[in-house]
Amino acid sequence: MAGTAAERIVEAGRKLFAKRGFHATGMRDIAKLARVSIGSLYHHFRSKDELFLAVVRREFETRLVQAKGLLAQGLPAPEVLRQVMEMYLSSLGDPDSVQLLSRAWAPEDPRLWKRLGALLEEYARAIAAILKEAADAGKIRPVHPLLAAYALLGMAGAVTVRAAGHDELARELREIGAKELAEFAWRALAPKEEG
Amino acid sequence: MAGTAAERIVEAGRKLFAKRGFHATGMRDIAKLARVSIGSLYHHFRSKDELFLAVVRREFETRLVQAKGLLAQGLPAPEVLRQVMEMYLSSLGDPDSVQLLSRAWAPEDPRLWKRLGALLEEYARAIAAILKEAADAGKIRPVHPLLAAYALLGMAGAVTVRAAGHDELARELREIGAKELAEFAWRALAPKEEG
Amino acid sequence: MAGTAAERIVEAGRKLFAKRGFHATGMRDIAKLARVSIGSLYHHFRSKDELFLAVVRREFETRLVQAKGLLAQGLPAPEVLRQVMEMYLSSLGDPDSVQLLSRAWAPEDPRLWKRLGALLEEYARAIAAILKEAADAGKIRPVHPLLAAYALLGMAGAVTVRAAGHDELARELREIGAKELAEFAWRALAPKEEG
Amino acid sequence: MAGTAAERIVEAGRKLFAKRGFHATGMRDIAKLARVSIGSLYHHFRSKDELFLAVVRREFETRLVQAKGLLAQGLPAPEVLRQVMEMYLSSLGDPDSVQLLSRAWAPEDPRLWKRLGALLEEYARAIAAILKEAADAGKIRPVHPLLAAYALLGMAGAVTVRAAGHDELARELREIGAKELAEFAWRALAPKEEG
DNA sequence: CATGAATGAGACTTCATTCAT
DNA sequence: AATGAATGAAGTCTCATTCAT
Repeated sequence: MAGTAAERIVEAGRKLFAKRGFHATGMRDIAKLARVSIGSLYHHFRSKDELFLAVVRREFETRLVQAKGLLAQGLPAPEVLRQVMEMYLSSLGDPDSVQLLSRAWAPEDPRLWKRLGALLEEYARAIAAILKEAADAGKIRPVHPLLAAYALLGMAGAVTVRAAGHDELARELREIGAKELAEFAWRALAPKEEG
Repeated sequence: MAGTAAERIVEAGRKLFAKRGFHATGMRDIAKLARVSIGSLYHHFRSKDELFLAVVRREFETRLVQAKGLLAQGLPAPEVLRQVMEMYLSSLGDPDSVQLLSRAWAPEDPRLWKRLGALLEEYARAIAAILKEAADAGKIRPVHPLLAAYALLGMAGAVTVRAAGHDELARELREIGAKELAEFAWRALAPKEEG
Repeated sequence: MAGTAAERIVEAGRKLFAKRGFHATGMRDIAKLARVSIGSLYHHFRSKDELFLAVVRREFETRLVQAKGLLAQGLPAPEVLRQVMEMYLSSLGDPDSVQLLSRAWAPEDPRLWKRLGALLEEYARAIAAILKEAADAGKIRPVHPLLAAYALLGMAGAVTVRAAGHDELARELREIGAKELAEFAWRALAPKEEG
Repeated sequence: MAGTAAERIVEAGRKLFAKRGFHATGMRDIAKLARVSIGSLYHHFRSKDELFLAVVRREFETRLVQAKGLLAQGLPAPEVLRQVMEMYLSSLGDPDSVQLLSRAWAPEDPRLWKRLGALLEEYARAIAAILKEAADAGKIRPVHPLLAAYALLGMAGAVTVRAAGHDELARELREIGAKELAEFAWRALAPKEEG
């Protein structure tokens, strides 16, 4: 809860944007939760859009660091996929994170579409790079890397959002989701078996 | 553009919600496009939320009819999957449709979360029913039907949204997306080959 | 609940105007409670103002009949006063009545001021006539009849409105209010005692 | 007309609410008269209800100060009553005040009933305290203090509202009302004469 | 006499943002 | 750096009333 004013603001924005959405969250709410005056909030972030982007950007960067880390570890192909899948599902430990990322797919405000799309693409390209390298090494079958990246993110995202609910199915998905998705992805990407 | 007032309103809502999003679309805009007074608009739909839900519901129902139609046709398994995939991508012919469906995944307003989630789930269950029947008949491998349904919808949705853009990658995805996704899905779901 | 459409409308208006006030009661609400269409409602009453006045007028007329009845009975002076007082307090058996009459004192809508004032004045003049006759007969002291009438109505009204509440004081006022007010009024109006 | 923004707002609200009533007065009108922006108005008062209550509360507080001042002066009993009566009638010098207070008896909006009733009760209790002290000292006859307070306020209010009109009777009441009401009240409350 | 879809001005309120202190 | 009063456009929604059927 402590930290510099800017840090507290981003954290407060993350919480509220995730819980209530972009429009239902007011700058006043953020300022209050961050224990900062409205004036101070605007001193640190030029506008609400800018703050929202900063929040989402930080969220993506956390994932990018994880994703890029996988490149450097030289794990076996199915394992890499499994971890890519887990990345999303593990975020269930922090429900804010799930909501926040899901908002990047279909941002409410037209002004944010392009900029959020760019953040998402940057993330997808990092996944695509992993896939391309794996394909070149023959560890997975040749695929269109970006298309596959979007497909993987989409499938993981959809299941993860559903798993964030509070009913029986959600509980079940949280339990078996990671394993099933990894199987799903591995079968989709496994190199063609030679006869 | 003709039709009853209620029809014109839903159609106008569909266009504007898809193009601008929920909050950026005003009731006045919808009324004007539908050539209806504000009063008439509220005579037919109790609130903006209700109108939005009616719009999305109609969108989902169109898909549900298609999806249920597939059950009755007795097509071969890979073909069924291909068509499930195509359903999403074909909607690129009507860009409004894509945006609208993508909004159902992460609705902006918290009040809409539960109700849109229910619509989405109904759709997913219809897909799941198809998958379960196929699995029982040995045409695809045994999977958790709903999880697989969400995964398929998520993967198709992610690629489709990206394909709705205006850059080179979008053009490429529109060209090869359907085929690649069908391949992707079929490999993920194909029955285990026997020795 | 039965009766002609017009009767059902006035009765519904009485209930709703009393419970919710003039502005918080919509013509739709009245139509629904009276089981009449909006169109029919406007067939019977030209406007909301007109309906409200009809409702209040009927309420006052009930009282006027009672008040005029007293004139014809030749009761002793203190008894007449007592009954004038009781008239108000007895209306507690029908809480709608209390609220409705109290609204006549300070009508919300400026358009209604003059017309409601006239209804109230008509009622006050009936009371004043009783007082004048009693004064002429030496049964009460000489007073300005209309002023005294307003004073009596005001005092009875204030206590009655307060007695319509749901707390301990209200219960107490309902119990002793009539007797105390009668005593109050009688002392204020009793003829001067001679030496 | 000068003063802080909040003061100008309350004063403008007082004028308009008194002249036009609660619903016929728009927030825009108040803002304009107070030479304040709508935003500023809402910066100082959370809602129209809140502003109205603030206006009425200030009105009552003015009277409370006067009423409590009487307690400390040790005037003779009939004089105290006379002044209690005059308090209301003197407000005719400021017609806004009359209308405003009369609105407290039967507020238009149900949401305001409880809160305005509480303000009125507070005022009545101050009057009741005066009466009780007088009764204990044998200066007036023993009465139920709150009942008597409501009765006095009701009688004074009714006459005062009528006296605020523009016809002949109103002129007459303004002339003789104070004296007659004082007489009325004194007779009602005078201690029982001993034989 | 009855119906209810249609009207549209106007109500209250929100909220990102600015700027003098 | 910080503050918070002030701004005003724009939002959703209500409601008495009309009129073609």
